[in-house]
This record gives sequence, structure tokens and C-alpha cells, in this order.
Amino acid sequence: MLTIGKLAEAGGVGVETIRFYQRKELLPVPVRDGGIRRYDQEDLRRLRFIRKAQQAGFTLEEIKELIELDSGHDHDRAQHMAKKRLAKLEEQIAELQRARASLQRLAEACAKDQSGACPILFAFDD
Amino acid sequence: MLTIGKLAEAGGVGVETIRFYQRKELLPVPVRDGGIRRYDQEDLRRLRFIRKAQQAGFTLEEIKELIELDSGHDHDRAQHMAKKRLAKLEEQIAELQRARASLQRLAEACAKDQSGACPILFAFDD
DNA sequence: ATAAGTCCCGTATCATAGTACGGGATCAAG
DNA sequence: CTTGATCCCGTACTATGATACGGGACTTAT
Repeated sequence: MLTIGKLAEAGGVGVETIRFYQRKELLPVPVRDGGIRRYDQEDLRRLRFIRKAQQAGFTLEEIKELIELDSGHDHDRAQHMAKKRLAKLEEQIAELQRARASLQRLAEACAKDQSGACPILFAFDD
Repeated sequence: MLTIGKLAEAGGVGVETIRFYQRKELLPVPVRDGGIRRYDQEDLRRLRFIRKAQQAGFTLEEIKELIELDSGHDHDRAQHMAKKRLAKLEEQIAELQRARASLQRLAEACAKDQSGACPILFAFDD
């Protein structure tokens, strides 16, 4: 059994973040042991799930939805969300790659022409 | 000469956004023609610069700094910022690619095993 | 010259994801 | 049995990038 501080530490977040997730109904508000909330491994697992899902780009709103898919039996819905997120990820990656190409080109132009106006400051003209 | 509404339209943003950028000192507050602010092509160029730079991932704070590099002659600083941003872009791209790989794997596992618990809901275990 | 459409300004609100604060309760160690 | 750490709770504040609102001034078309 963990206290909120231990759970936060184990999950790599701050205590306030746990409380924030509870308010957002991403984590259950656990039973109390004489005023003090006690957490178990399931809570830690869920906390870690939240963090991993965030890394995959899901918003807390979406993560809440994933969690609410009742103990993992709604494959269709889960797959739908995963696909939607994958499409979004593709899009984001492509966008960043375009930005990178454009910025690389400008940085090179800036390095070449050391006199006069710097191209970076004059346009992102892609 | 443009009014704020025309400038906003030409730049593909809302009127409020122009005013927001003025408050943030990203756009100059122009001279007034009898109470009405008038904008020129230079303002439009700058507005477009802001949007392009945003697409390259610069924050408004950074864009302000870029703009303040005195009419484009501080190549060193501009290049430094471009490199910093490029590094950050690389990092973001790599991170999204990792997220994509992980999520793809989970989606496949979910599709294969239609019975029982959905792997998506049980871990992002990369 | 009057009505509709813009523009002016300051202030408030939004979404997202937290972080901080203050005052009281409770727990663990010496 | 006191002291310090940790916990409780609600509320407020932060950052980022806008978006909305209200009431008055100004412009444009008829």
C-alpha cells in the first residue's frame, strides 16, 4: 500500500499531478485509512498507463475514454481510437519533417551569405 | 493600406489574433488614420513570417526574438536559434516515431486477439 | 444622414496540463 | 508527546495561444 507521495514518486510525477488526475477522473479516489488515502499496484499501473498514453500523443480526455472502455474488452473502440491517433501521428510527423527541411534550407542559406540580410529573418517561404 | 480586418484576412488569422500579437509586441501598433489603424505590406509580411515560424515550431517568444534581431543582420544569433530549433525538431520527430511504432504494435495485437483483454488498454510497454 | 458594418479598447474567458498556496489533520521518530 | 514530514482540501495561479464580449467611435453605402 502506497501513500500519495510514494505513488507520485513511483510514477515519476508530482503529488499535485495525482490529485489533478483524480479531479479529472483519470485515477480513482481510493479508500481511506484514517484520513489518509492508500494506493495499490493497480493505481500505479494506471498512472503509468496514463503517462505512456500521453507519450503516444493522447490527450487526457482521450486517455480517460480509453480507461473507461471497461476493463479492456471493447476492442473495436480501442482500435478505432488507436487508428485515429496513428493518423494524427503520421500527420504530425510529416509536418515536423516539412518544417525541418524548410528550416534546414534557411539555415544553410544564412550560413553561406554572411553579408547582408539573413534569409531566416526574411522568409519561411515554402 | 489595409485595415486590421483586411490584414487579418490576408494573413489567414482573426482580427483578435492581430491585436493579440500587438500586445505581445510581435507586430507594431501602426500609425493611426483618424482613429483607424492602417497597415502596409511590411506588416503583412511580418504576419506571414510569424505564421511560418510557428509552423517551424518556434514559440511566439522565440519569434519575437527572431524579429528583434535587428532587420536580419545578426546571422550568428539567427543560426544559433535555427540550430537549436532543428535539434528540437529532430527530437520531436524521433519521439513521435517511437510513439507511432509502439501504438502500431499495440493496435496489431489488439486486432489479432479479439477475445479477452485488449492490449492497448493494458500497457504501452515500450 | 442614417443604418450597417468595422474598428477602437480593456477585460474576461477558453483549453490543456499542470503547479502553488494556505491552513488544518495525521503519522512516524525520537 | 512533541516535532517535522506528509497528508487533507479547496482555491488560485501559471504558461501558451488565442477567442469572446461590451460599449463606444468611425466608415461606407444608400
